[in-house]
Amino acid sequence: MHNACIRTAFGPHPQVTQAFWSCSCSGHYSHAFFTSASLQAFEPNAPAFPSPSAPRRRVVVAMSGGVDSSVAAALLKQDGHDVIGVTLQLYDHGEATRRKGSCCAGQDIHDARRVADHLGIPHYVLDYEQRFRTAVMQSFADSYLAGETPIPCVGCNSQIKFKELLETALELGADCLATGHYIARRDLNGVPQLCRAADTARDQSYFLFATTRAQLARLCFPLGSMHKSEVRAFAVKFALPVADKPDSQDICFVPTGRYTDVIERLKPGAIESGLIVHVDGRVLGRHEGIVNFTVGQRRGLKIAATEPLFVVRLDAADNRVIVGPREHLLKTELVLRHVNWLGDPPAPRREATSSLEEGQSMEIFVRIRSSQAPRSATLLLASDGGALVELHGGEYGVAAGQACVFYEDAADQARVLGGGWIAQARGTADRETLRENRENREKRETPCGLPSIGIGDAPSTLTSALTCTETSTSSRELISGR
RNA sequence: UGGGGCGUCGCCAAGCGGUAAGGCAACGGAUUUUGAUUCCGUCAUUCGGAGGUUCGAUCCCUCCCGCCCCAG
Repeated sequence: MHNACIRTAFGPHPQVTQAFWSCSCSGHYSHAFFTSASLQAFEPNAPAFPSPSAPRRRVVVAMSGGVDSSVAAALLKQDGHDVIGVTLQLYDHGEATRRKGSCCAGQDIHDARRVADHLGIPHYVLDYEQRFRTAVMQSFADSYLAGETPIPCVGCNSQIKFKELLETALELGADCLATGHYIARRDLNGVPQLCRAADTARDQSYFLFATTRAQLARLCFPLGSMHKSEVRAFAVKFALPVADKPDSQDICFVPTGRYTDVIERLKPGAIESGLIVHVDGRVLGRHEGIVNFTVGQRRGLKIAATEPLFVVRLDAADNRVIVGPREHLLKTELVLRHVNWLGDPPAPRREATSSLEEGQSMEIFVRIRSSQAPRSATLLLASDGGALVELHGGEYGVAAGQACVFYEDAADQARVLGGGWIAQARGTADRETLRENRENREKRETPCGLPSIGIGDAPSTLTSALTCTETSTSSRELISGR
């Protein structure tokens, strides 16, 4: 019976026994299945485990039903580890599309089970729908309604896979959790480091910046040193049932391709039409909800002008989409919140610091979107966990809610230092607007300075960025993510 | 009602006698394990309508329709 299987794998545990699960222990694994060639090919890329001295480990593999995690499981099994496949049921597409029997999640779970069967490893399905809905989908909808542009994959990794699933795996006796992410873990002097994947085109470090050091210590990424073509080749060599399965793309919980459908379902009636306003003040048209837009977006505005217009800002308070020419998208300064550090952060600014001391700023490399090479920047860390990033040369189309990920250098396999969520992006055009606004009301209001985060005699560009904000929200609040 | 001007793709707009540029928008595709951007492709057998001149008219002429400005 299945309960016996679960006890064999994990021992009794309330989280598992209460979860919806299935098991596929019937398959028989044959060591002859793996050739010596594949073994040799894998060994140089062997993942770093929490304790390399103990070669055989119990590893839970998060199996999505796709090629990558399937190959990860196969490689670990080949390496002689005690591999347990786990697939998370995160959403129900049947419910989402209101059609019975059309459940892509179900198909993926089925695929994962077939792979586990093929490999002869136990496989369990855990029902994480409720926590996924709360931790990922709800905040996804909230973020869009607040005029931001969320990255649900980051929260799914840090809050679901590397938190809930990892905790469950550890409690159940596993030594570590493995995934099919294209990300490398390298241990330096016994300290695990997160590094960009060897396949820079597939590198997923952008989506993993929120991983904590404690999580990383228990994570394993078998694909970090491989290229996608190698992974596909292994899938064929292992004769995995998913060897020819297309790569997944887009947001996993958006079955229709329109993410606004999900928002409408989670927050009925929250999407409202409003005005499209040019940065010069002209009302140019109407929109069917700010959730349909993101900063930097050009298509879909349905406004014929003499030049291309881009979404410059989303005003959630007034339900307005602010549009303008491309130059208004150039941003040079990012205010970050909830910064996570995997490397060593610079010394934070202390309050009442009278001058900028050496070491308080840090020259780093950052990415503000997943498909981009790291570019140079200067980082200032606030004492309250926020940070300010000065982008050398600026960047177009930076949206609040996106991530800014820190790298040690621009090398292909650079170390990931950490990252934060973009709370606000500012550029030259914003500073001009700020100055005009300030001049218009200087007789009525006093400037909102920021002595509390110890700016002191910071470089002028950074000082000006933190001197005043366009809205009533102070920079201190923004920098701390309030 | 007189006088003047203008009507070219959904919007803007070039062409002013030789067989319809371009921009914007839209649509399709490529790219992409977030949203975008970007790139590629498609998009007026026809120039407000009807006649006329001409080998040939969006371009010249006549009338009609519509809009704008000025004057009553």
